[in-house]
Amino acid sequence: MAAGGLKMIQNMLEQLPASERKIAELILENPQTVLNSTVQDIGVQAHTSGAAVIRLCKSLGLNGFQDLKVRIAGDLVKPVEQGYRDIEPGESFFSIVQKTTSNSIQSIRDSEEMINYEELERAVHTLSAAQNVHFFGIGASGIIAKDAQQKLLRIHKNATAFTDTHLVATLIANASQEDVVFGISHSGETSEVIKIMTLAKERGVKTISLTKYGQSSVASLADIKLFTSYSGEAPFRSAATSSRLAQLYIMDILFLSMATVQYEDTINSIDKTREAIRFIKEGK
Amino acid sequence: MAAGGLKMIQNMLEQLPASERKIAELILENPQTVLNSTVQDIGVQAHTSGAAVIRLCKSLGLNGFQDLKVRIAGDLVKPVEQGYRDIEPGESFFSIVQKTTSNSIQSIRDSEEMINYEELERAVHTLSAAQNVHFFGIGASGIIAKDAQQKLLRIHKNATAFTDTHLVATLIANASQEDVVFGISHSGETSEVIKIMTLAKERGVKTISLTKYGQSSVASLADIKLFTSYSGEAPFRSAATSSRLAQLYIMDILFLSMATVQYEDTINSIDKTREAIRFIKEGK
DNA sequence: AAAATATTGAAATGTCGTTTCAAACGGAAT
DNA sequence: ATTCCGTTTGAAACGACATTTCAATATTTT
Repeated sequence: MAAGGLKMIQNMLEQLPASERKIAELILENPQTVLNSTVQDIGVQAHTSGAAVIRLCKSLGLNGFQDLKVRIAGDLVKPVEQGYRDIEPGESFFSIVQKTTSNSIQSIRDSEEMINYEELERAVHTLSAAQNVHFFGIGASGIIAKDAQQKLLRIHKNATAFTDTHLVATLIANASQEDVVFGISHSGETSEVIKIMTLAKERGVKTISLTKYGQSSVASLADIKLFTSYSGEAPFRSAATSSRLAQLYIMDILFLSMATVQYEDTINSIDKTREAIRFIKEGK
Repeated sequence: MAAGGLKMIQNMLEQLPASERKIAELILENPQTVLNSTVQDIGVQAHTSGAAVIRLCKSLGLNGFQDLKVRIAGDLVKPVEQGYRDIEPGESFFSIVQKTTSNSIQSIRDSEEMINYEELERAVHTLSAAQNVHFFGIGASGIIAKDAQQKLLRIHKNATAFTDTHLVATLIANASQEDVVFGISHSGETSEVIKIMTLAKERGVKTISLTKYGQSSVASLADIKLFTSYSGEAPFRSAATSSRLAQLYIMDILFLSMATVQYEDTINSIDKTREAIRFIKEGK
């Protein structure tokens, strides 16, 4: 059908004359070039001519360059590899995308494996029973907090997500026993989050944490601990990419679980929310 | 890069004019044809013209027939994928997790397939060259905007992410030609975003959009269009789960690409940022 | 009904894959 | 070494086919 182009080239490599071999090697190193370049381009890139490219196609037993293109396209749809891979300088767009995809998927898979179902269930019930949920995170985790708040508001569960430590401290000082403080910190060592969690614990308010897997100050302060997978982050990724996806993923699960637990209620809320938004937008 | 052509066609099918739709249906029925036929051939087989085939490619956001060929070739090798699965009432925690995982991964995979590398490259260069980047989104997309802003600030690229339409309007009214407005809207029809994009266009400010795949007001207002995969969203998911993951994923790719383009600079910035944060935290 | 807009395919155009061919090369025979 | 013969090579000519243009037609709007 439509693949095996690379394998063909590999098998043929030794039997090829110099000019064609140059092309072949170029393609093996950088297969997606074939998809975006013209025959002449490739010829030049391999320090030979376009004619050699065509001859290579013929040598492989293909009908022409279009044929090769199609087969290589097929080869490139390989299942994404496992494991985290860091991005190097001077990397091609194609390869950045491949690696980001693979890393993103990996972090979700890994986080799935980390899930402790008993803990998850307790979290869902605690949140469902709560009067108010106070999400708190700083920086990238602050954004996750905002997102979580939005979700809960949609199913008419009161939620806050401020980033001002003092403000949140006041909030917790006045919180009821039915409130829940939800601390988010990838490292688990963000000092602001630690302070807030400590305060909540002192006040006897229930606490939930979301951190990377492992022992951390924030997690140890929490009644219920939720985790995302930890992956040794290299310089680039430390600007928080996959970790955030995983945090969102866990939040999704929490939200969907809560929603499922009270399906009917939720459906109605979402409908009401939609109506409210439509009302504001269209004034009718 | 090499797949998703069929999905693109499926998503676009309804928005296509008659002649293009005939082509689209022919391809969906018999994708293999695309690989062995010329544009004219296909035109005739679908009882229309070759020009319509090219128009279809353009309508799909592709650069031409070659692009379509390559993407369909990719689709044909791929094992049939499992689609999105909605969450039912009374579902077990385990099964909610399974479905969320599978949906999350699917939306990332699908979004990868939608990527137009030339458009991506243009986006990266435009952003890299920009003096200021103004992200704008409402609701869940507003959070993506905030996240993107944080990321750019980390590599000392000026960025804003306000949700107040009037404020942003003022900002754009005073923007320079070196600024970029980045509109985020899953549906592509959020009125506030449309207004801001229109304003930017009038003012001659460059625009980039991030929407679900397909024709939409926001996308058509943008100089550079980026897409996440579209999936018919069921009630629960419409509370925006997978779509947001996909948006973040695309943003990650943009960020990592920008970072790679200017590796040295970035490394320094990230280090400086770390130091700045440490300074604030520990006062030393 | 008229005007404006969108859609359509035939023909013109231009890009790019493919073929041709003369020159260069390499090895074997003289 | 020199000549001969088969192979390899890239520049340029060629031709196929993707793409654009445009005038005609259909569709929607006013």
